Amino acid sequence: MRMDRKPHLTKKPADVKCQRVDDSMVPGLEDEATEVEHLLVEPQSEHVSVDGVFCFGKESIEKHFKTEDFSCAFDFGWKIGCGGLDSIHGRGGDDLKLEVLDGLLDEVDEVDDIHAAHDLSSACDDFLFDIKFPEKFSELDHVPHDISNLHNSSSESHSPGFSGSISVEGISESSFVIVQESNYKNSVLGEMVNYDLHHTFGSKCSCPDPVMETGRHSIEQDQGFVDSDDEKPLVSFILSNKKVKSSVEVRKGSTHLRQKRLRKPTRRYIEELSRNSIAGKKCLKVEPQEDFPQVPESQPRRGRPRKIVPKLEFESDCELSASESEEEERKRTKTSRTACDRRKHQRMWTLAEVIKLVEGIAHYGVGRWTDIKKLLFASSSYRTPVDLRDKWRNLLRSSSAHEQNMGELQVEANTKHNARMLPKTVVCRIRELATIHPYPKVRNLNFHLLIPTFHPNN
DNA sequence: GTTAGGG
DNA sequence: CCCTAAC
Repeated sequence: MRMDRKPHLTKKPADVKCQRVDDSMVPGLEDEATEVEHLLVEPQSEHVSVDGVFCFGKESIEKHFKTEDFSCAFDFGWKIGCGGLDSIHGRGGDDLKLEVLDGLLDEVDEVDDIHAAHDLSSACDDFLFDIKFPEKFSELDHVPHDISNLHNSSSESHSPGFSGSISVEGISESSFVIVQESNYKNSVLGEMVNYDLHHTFGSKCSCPDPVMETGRHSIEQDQGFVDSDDEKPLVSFILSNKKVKSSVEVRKGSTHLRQKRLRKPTRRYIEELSRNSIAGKKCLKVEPQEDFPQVPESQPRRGRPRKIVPKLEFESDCELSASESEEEERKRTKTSRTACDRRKHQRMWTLAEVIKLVEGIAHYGVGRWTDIKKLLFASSSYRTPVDLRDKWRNLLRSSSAHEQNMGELQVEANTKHNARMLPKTVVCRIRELATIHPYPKVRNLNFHLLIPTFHPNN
């Protein structure tokens, strides 16, 4: 394998970029993978070309680090380097390789489109931007807690060194092999890099998350969350980018969770939608990025009721355009959201995001949401610290439910309640972190502290 | 400005 | 996801 690929290496690294665009995608990918493999095999001689290919600036101090990070990225992203390494060490990587290549060929079409559609330089920039936080991550990378709960389905088949990056953090439910801490960290880094590669390349590589890929036999088929986790966010991403009005239709069918918010596109909604399509051009300033702005405001909210709801006159006032009326209502309710409405549309949490969140909590503990956001979710502007906290809250809830249900052997009911299951390992880690960093209940404590002041003795 | 808690 | 109160 290695020798076969050697001749390809004569191609200059600087050509890789061009090949990705000019050539058909399959050879381009092969060459790319070859480069990666080469990097893996002879890292000391390839540092320069890594920088050249990916436009890394000279400001990088730890090139060695970068090379490793890249190996992570490519191992996860395209997996071919993985096969190469495995074959080098002569330990059953062939099966994996074949699977990977099959998957790769399946992905070629989509990847090709993406590459063609993207300006490569900008993609590079994005890549650079995204690649930074894993470095930072590794700088403060001491994971204070026991991470040995993470299991590796195939750790024995990998060599040390790069193997950490290759051995995707285990999802296998069958074999529980303890992963060394360093390996795990590498895997997380690589995974995050890969996650951002998804973003950089349009998040449509259709290559599933690395975790899922390794655990494909166990997770994808058994629990079937891949579709709901990875595809739906993509759909919403694409739709929101295109500002397709009809996104409602797509979103409606996406998950059960969303149905709560999006159900009942009532007649009034349809009316307002049509009105908005006319008036929206006048009032572009208001909510330029709203896909379907009217629903949440004009319909009874799911959450806490607004303080003032004088809706009758509003409803009868058909002269107002939708956006105008919305603004009117805002004035009335005096909630006065900022000019650019902060309300976002739901964006499904991908498994990679969840893992990033979990890792962030492992580093910072619970409560430092802004730190976690700045460090790990810097590139995803749609995740606010509050979102992270909410997600963690939900994760705690679902993981505890998972625990209980497992005790009662009610897996079926479990999947029913938690429509979007998490891999067992992630759930384990969440529970582990939950014990280490208990979710704060400060106010209750204060409340209890206040009670004793009411001593009957005094 | 950030976080906790409730919806 | 959104809102509000508390810090």
